[in-house]
Amino acid sequence: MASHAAQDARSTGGRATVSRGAVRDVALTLFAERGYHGTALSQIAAELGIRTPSLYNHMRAKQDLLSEIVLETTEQVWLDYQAAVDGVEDVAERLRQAIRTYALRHATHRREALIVNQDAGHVEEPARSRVFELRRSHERAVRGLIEEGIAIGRFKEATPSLASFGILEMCVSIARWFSEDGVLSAETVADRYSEYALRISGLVEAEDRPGE
Amino acid sequence: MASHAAQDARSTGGRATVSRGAVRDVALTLFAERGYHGTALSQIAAELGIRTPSLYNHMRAKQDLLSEIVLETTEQVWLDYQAAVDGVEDVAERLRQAIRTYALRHATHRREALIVNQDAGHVEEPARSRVFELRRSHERAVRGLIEEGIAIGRFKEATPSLASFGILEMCVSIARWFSEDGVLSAETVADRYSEYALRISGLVEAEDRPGE
DNA sequence: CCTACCGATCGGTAGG
DNA sequence: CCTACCGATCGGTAGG
Repeated sequence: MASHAAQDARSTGGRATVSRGAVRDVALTLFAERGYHGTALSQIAAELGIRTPSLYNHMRAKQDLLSEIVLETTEQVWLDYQAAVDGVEDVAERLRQAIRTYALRHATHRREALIVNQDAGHVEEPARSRVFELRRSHERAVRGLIEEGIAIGRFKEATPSLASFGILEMCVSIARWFSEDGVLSAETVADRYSEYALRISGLVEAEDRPGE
Repeated sequence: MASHAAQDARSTGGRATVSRGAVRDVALTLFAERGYHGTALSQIAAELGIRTPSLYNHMRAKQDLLSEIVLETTEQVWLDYQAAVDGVEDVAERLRQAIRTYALRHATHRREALIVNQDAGHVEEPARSRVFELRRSHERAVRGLIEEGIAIGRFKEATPSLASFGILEMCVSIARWFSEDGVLSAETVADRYSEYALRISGLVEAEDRPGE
């Protein structure tokens, strides 16, 4: 199996020219498919049409490739969350927007999501602590929305921590099967999954709420 | 960090004696923690207090350790499903029992579940095909329950395939955080998650159903 | 159960 | 970007 880059180099008879971004892109694909420890740098190099030592012109170490991917993705999840809930008053709508954004990211950044999910535990310090701190913040924030909704009678749910874990992990699953060529768009999937989040949280329909 | 087995061998001054089951148990723990490719046979041996070549008295190859764990677990999931729904008439109750069993397994067999989730893709043929065939059967069966419930007006859900994927993956998440020492028992967690499955599927409450 | 040892492959460096 | 090469470690075998 030859990559485009490797074919390009052969067909032009010239040496392949590779960028930092190209290395990262191939690493994203292979880490997502085979896992960090299941991917050899020689495979990344082959896909780019170069020899393994040449990779070191574009990176410092294999571990840096992983930790940058995982850290940047996790940071973006947290920023996405904050942007999604910013200025939204109704707590149910805040939860919907938070999960819609999270689900959408898992459809549009599948490889990143799979790597975070499979290999976050293989990230070394100091990135590792930062990654887990960010994930905890995100989970706590989502749980906080559910607890807030319960407190004001908007949601009805006995175990908010179970609900928040379940909701978030449900979204992660999107990265496993979503395809851009499928019948459902990323937006549609994100809409459905954010609806599931409200159902799991026991959203009390307007007509059932007292005083409204 | 020394294992119990390694400590036993040293404290008795004798050679460690290891069984096939002990090898499997350590493999379960380490594969679950570090992944298949992230675990070296030397680490398994060290945990047992023996040298790497001695492992081969209890196994044929590292890959067999993985494929047996993954295949047996996946087969058990399918058997569990069939036992759970057997003889249950109401489709909502069938879904509840199916998901209760699946969730319960993820709380009581955490290591197996994590390995299937992380490393099923690293299982080699012919076990690999069998594993994926079994997983597809299970997913199709759960989706079938949801579709059946929709057809008779018991559930209200626009995208049953999204619902079934989400429900199953939500259960997998249990293996990531469940602890026997936590405040919630495995049974309680399984009850809550099977309730979420019904909510995701849009269970129509009895009082809202026409003709009842 | 062990020691001794195998070829293969790993991530990474030297030097151009 | 390359060739040449490093020490370490991998899964696994031979032979006792």
